[in-house]
Amino acid sequence: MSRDDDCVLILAVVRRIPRGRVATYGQVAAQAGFPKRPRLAGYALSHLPTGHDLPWHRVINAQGRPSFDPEGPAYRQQLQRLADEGVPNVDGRIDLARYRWQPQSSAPVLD
DNA sequence: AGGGTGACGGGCC
DNA sequence: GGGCCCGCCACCC
Repeated sequence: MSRDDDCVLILAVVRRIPRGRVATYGQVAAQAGFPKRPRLAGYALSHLPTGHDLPWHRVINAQGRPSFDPEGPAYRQQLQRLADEGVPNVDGRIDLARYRWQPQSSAPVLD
């Protein structure tokens, strides 16, 4: 019950992040059923097969930044992709309070 | 078997 | 705000 199985669950959550929104690693992991294990989300995303169609760029860290070397290309590419779909950043930081994905199914309101 | 390494995060100072 | 430390745990020597 590890590795591939867990990754599938993580990636399934990433796939649901809508355009124009972002989610943190911790958020994705928790939603996939792995609270307190943000690194699992990081692991899953770091081993994506080439040619995948997952919106990997919509996953950022809890500080609201891409978890890449700010000097490297991946960092800028992620920001670029987000900007292209309407998620702005100020100096590489995204306003999580405003753009965080809030799945409606996380806390069903019943009465 | 043991130590190091992450696309992390929270707590502290 | 920023930096450090530590918990976390799958993986890879």
